[in-house]
Amino acid sequence: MSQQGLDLIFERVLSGGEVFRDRNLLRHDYMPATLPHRGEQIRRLGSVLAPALTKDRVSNLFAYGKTGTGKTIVTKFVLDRLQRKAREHGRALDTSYVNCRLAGTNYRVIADLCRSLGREVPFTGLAVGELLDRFRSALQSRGSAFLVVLDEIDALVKRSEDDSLLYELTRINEKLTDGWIGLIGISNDLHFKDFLDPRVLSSLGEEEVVFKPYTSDELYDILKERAEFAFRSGVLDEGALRLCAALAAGEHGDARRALDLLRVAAEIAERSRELKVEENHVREAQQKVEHDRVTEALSSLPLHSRILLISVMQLENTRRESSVTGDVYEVYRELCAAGSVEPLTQRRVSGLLNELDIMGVLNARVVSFGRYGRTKKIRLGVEARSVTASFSGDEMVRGLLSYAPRSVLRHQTSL
DNA sequence: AATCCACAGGAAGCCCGGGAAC
DNA sequence: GTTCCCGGGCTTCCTGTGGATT
Repeated sequence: MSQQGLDLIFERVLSGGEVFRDRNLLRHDYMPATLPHRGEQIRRLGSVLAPALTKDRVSNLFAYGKTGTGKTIVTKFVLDRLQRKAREHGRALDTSYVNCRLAGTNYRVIADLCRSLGREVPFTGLAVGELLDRFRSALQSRGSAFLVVLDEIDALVKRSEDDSLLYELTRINEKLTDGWIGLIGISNDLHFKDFLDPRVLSSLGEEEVVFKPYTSDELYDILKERAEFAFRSGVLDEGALRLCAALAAGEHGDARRALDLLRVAAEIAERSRELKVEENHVREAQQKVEHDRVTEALSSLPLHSRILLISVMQLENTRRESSVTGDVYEVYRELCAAGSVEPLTQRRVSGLLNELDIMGVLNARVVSFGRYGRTKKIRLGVEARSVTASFSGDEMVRGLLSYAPRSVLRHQTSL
């Protein structure tokens, strides 16, 4: 590309481009002034949390619904308004938002909470109990209302099976003479409640708010509202908008997905210098979004998962059927030997296969062959060439991509 | 009805690297 | 320094199981 060409691109962006007026409006963490089709949830949350304004303790609250149904944004929205109101009237009200999955562990969640109360704590090294004590004393000395949002709270429970942190948090008010905390748990796993300690559940679930998936029409409204200010007028084709809504509704009524589609479609149109965003751009965007997801997933895989994935791919190459755990493990060992890597145990490999399944890189499902045992049938969940493309830059496994496994294959199966 | 395969997947515990407290 | 704790990745050992075969 010529230097003038590059300059032109920069200029174009500086002038706002011909498509976007403000692309930030299409980011899913953008907080719009209104949230269409979520009035009911907003009112529910608002009425449950309102007592916090008068320093009265509020009921704990549990919000659930699938990804992209607005749980997080509605909660943030309500808390934001609540806090504004509190400030207006000079009331003390603290809030904190923690994403449990991103935080990852009990320790880091509680450490985050301490910090948001202005209590600095080391990011590791202390006993969790010690942290809880510090948290408690911070609350006590502050003596105010403290609303805590625990987003993706299911990650906290499933991982360790140890819900003692949640238990402690729900009990914490009992030991406070001054100040209290209110918990707002958010989960996109509907039956995560089943794993919960009943004592925790009864406390956390004092109130429940359900977020249903958006319908295609509702998604349309959401997109429409944002698009109005995100795009220059006349740029966005009505059909393209409808298609974004319909595609996302087909997923899980996922607003996040809808916004991504629209943004990417517009970027594609912009890059190809077209002045209108149309349906073909949306379709292209859908492929790109999917492709990006896969590339992203593949590029972050650790060594043994990569070898496993290659094993599955090799098996699929040498015969057309899906493979079972034993076969995959055999090929895996062979590849490890070829690459001078110490192989993991089958137990561990089984776990890794499950992880890859959850990521969508593999499809694994448990089947029984009666007399011939119970196992998992495993297929590649992405295209083989994506794997090849993604791993060919990896020194460690590049050689294995063309390695032909000689392992024996067992019973012929079909899925 | 009993057997038995080829694993699934739970439980416990090891080891390591991180760090705090004393 | 020593001693403590935490979490992640792993192994070892184990019990459980759907359904074809006996």
